[in-house]
Amino acid sequence: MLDKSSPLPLYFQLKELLREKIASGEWQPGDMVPSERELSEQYYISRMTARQALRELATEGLLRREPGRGTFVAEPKIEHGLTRLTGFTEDMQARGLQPGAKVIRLARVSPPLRAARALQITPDREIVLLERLRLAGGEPIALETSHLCFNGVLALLDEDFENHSLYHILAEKYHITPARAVQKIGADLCSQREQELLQIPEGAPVLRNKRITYDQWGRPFEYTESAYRGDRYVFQAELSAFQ
Amino acid sequence: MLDKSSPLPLYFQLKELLREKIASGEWQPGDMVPSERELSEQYYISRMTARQALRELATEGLLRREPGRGTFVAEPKIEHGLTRLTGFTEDMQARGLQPGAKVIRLARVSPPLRAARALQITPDREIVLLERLRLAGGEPIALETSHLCFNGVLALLDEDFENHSLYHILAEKYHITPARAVQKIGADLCSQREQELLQIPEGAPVLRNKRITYDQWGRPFEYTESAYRGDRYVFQAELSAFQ
DNA sequence: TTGCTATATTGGTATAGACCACCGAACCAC
DNA sequence: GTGGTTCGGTGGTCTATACCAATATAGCAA
Repeated sequence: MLDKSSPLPLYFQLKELLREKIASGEWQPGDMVPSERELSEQYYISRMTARQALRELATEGLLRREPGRGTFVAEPKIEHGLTRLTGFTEDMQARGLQPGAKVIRLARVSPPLRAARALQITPDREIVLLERLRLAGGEPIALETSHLCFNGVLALLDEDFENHSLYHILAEKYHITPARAVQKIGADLCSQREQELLQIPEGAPVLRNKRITYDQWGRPFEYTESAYRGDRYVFQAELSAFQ
Repeated sequence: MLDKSSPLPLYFQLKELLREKIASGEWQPGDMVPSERELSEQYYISRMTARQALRELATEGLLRREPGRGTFVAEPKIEHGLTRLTGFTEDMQARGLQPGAKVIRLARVSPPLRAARALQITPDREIVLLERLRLAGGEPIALETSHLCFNGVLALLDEDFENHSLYHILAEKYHITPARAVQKIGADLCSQREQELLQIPEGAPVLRNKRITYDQWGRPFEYTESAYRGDRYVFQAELSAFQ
């Protein structure tokens, strides 16, 4: 099973092998995996080598170890949410909801000061403002206001943002790939405008999200302010003590 | 230097010792720390034991290891600070604020159903409930309700949570290190109890956070529900398109 | 000066063996 | 039935040893 002549370390080969068993579904969450001693006999390696593979998979969150009981396949990780950079469209699809968008405003404007600062430009530059009501299953979920700035950004004024994801358009036509983003998430009461557009009661809570998105070269190209309905949306985040 | 008769593992004692040298500034970022072989001779332990201490400190980000060169004190991280798993205390310190806590309730209870599910235990298990009002600069910022469950958790009932961070106590006395956490963050209106404790107006928005924290073996040991003042607190997150 | 080589040191991998605390189940005595 | 004990299995810790690849340095040769 393991190739002792390979340049890849044995514990690494074993990790990949176990990872595959979990990914393929052969081992289900909660199942007990073979003990260190079993693995060492089965693959003709020492217990410490098997141990290293199990230990590292446990710190990665794939396995859960219990002294005196055994090692178990962990509950699956949350794939989406705050750790992976996704747009609203992918986000909703991951939750099994039908995403939609209604363009409220698409215009050439001068950026407000906080957008200019986020995009690292002077306020006299012309940028594209895109305001969309985001839907899931036909219901309004969020109001997104995006400030976009890159070379040739004005061509965006002719795009169709109701039937295509912003990030898809940027990737396919403009070769801009979102690579990194910084978000600030807070709670607030909705404004009157948001109340009407989102069809929520007066004084209802909203999640406010301010995001700066950077492209593959580390340049900021998008600054977006969003208001999500507090009763219909939660952010999910997976945190790690390491890295 | 190390106490071989102590119940604390030798590698753990060595970790604390090295951690102290870094925290005190005796070792500066970039400094080379003694090699595995030096440490094993100096403290009369085997190389593998010294190795375990260095390895774990490296995965925690305090040390940087370079094959063929040595082990060095890592530069303090800035970029990844936003996705790092921290408690309220470290969180506030990172923002330059003086953290504080007022214990509202510390008791032995049966877990509510959603806490039992999060902690992967049956609802008849006894756990420790810790409710704290979290302060920053003397002002109330959040109400935190933690459900704690691990072997010997009841000893927590005698701890002082007003002057010590929960995660510090867990690490130093119980050898439990938070390694991973999953959070759900939403917006809501405050309850009457929260309104009074947080000293905010009626109907004010709060950020609700539900967190499951896993230890170094991947076992859930803490389920915490928090309500943060919407006017004083934002979550920050850094997203990546990769991995 | 430049480039090579030998050497010592470093962390990385791997083995074999030992003892411990903890858990669960089977068993036994009351 | 209840409450112990025993026992086998598990992960956690620790030692001692060995070899490897990468690195830095000192010394030597062109």
